[in-house]
Amino acid sequence: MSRRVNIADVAREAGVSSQTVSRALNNKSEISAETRVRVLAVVERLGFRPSTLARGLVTQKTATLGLVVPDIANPFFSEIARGAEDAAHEAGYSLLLCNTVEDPSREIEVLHTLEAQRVDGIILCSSRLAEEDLSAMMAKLPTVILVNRVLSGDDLRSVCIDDEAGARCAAQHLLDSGHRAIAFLAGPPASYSGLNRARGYQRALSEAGIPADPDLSLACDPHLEGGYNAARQLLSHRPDTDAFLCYNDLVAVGALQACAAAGRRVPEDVAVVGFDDIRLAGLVTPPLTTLRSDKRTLGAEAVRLLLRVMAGCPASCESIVLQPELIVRASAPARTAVEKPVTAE
Amino acid sequence: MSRRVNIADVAREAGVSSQTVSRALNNKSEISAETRVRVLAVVERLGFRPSTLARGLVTQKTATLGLVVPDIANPFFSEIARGAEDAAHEAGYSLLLCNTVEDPSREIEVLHTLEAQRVDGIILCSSRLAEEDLSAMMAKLPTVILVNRVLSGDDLRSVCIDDEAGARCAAQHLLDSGHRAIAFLAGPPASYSGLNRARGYQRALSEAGIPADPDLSLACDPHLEGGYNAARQLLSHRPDTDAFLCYNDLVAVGALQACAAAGRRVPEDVAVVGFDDIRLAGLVTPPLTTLRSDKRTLGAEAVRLLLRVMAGCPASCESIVLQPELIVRASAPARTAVEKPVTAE
DNA sequence: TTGAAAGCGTTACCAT
DNA sequence: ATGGTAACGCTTTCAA
Repeated sequence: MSRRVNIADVAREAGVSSQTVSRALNNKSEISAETRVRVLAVVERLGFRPSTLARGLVTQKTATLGLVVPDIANPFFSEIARGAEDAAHEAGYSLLLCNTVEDPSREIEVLHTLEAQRVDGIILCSSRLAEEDLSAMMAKLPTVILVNRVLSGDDLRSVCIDDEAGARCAAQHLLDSGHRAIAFLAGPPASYSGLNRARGYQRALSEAGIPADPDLSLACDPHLEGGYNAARQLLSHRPDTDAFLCYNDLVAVGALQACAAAGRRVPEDVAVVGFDDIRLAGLVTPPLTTLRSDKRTLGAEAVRLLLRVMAGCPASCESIVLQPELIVRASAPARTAVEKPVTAE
Repeated sequence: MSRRVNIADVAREAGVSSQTVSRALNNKSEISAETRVRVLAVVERLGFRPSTLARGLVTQKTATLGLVVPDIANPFFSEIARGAEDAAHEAGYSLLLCNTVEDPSREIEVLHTLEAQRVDGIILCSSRLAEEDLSAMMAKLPTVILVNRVLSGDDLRSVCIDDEAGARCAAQHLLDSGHRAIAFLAGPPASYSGLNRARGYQRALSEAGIPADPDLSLACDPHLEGGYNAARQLLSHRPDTDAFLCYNDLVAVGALQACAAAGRRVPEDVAVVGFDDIRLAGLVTPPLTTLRSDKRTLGAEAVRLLLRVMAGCPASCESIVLQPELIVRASAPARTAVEKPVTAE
């Protein structure tokens, strides 16, 4: 079992010093064209792969970024990861993937791991850390970009979906369609995005001169059953409810089923709007009106911002906010109320 | 801007040599308890994180594994990734994530990258490389575990879903329910899992004494439209078709829609069986009978096998084959044909 | 139990 | 344009 070939082997074989090999590999200018060709031929022939460990040790750069997500199996984050990986690969960076499984202590642990790995930067998605812990960590870590969370009064960069604007737009759409008793199925009380969506919902109502009605807002699990239960409850307590704005598409599907179970037609009696535009949204009956956010772009932009900040770009590019797009389908059609055909997916 | 603290700083501060610090960090035995405590206190106070780069350079181990998938945004692979990350984390390993975007040259590229990163092992999912290229690469790389692909006549380890057994089981289920003209919507012609599923389908038929009918097998895109188009075509050319066995759940949903469009009732006129049990499967109308495979376990087992092989375990554990489970829902009920309630998800 | 020195594989710096 | 030497930060080996 032979030793792995290193730069000295290449140098010997090519009859040059290892510095010259290094220059050839790194496209340095101080080397003659013919030497470079000869060296690279030997590199190729021996199948030499320079160790990024050794290189990183001396350059203090690893060309590696950390990606921290609560759960890569969640489509929301796997889309972000895909976008991040695309952008990272394009820039010549590798990605170290860490799941926090929604556990703050695990989050601290993976951040320490990434620090030990000497990643050049970190994309931190939906951090569950308390503001103080997060601030404390960030001070010691390499450049961090926050996704889906902003940290107030700091020089920290973040990339977000504009949940408030999205919810406001959706609520506005429902108002424009003549709905007045619009319920909000709010998702988990501790969710940042849920809070922002609640804000957008309330703002749209107040702008329309409709007084806030606490009975119409209900927290729920962010899954189908959560939506079903919350919607059933609301339909029985407040039979005047004529629309549901939902925390996400699964909750919305639950609301659809609750309407069916309660004998209320969608969209004739009750309109339903989801959030996220997951694949399912276009396939249920009736197809869901929902807010689509481009998670892949979000991930890619996060990496690009990270690389810019790492490169020391001027403060011009501090944060990025992506606008979600309202996808109008049959569960909450536009005012003229013509059912649109299902958008093929 | 202060320099990052290193082992010498800790040593100086603790009044010992850096070797002693190293011993304290690595739980070596040759160190007194009190010295260890004192050293670790300094480590904590200074927030020292040993560089895994430097450590890896000398130990020739990085505690890092490579995970290569075609597309992390595909739920199939993000589930595998989640399982892999769980198992890796449990064993103290980090995961380097690479997407190949179904491009063989990109696959070679990422394998080279992982080699340069000196990962200790690689999980390679659904490799698209030609047998010869793959064999050639494996020889140079660290230990590789293949997921969803086996390489014949080699000492290569793999972890797979038993697609053939799954398809055979599903076909058997349809036969048991009295179906005879069972069509197979085969997915992409080049798909390994598709070929294996075709094999299981044909085997079930031949065991039942039903002659192979090439007209009833049709390749299609692995998406909803692909299933829709293929099913429509089949329903018009072969109106006697009384069941669809589908490459995956999306294709099956397409088949459902095709049946609806052709005025055929499911399951009364035509039964439909999918593959994978994605979330959508239980939510469409009628809910899909499908084969569920535990992708998360698949990923975790791949990592565990990799770690065992890396540890030089005896050949006993060469390959792992996971059996999919038939989930019977309304689109292809059991013979007695009582519609089961939707399994809440 | 502890420490000094060598070395992992590369690039930076300074000569030539 | 090329090479020698030191350095990156750690662990291993050997000596004390």
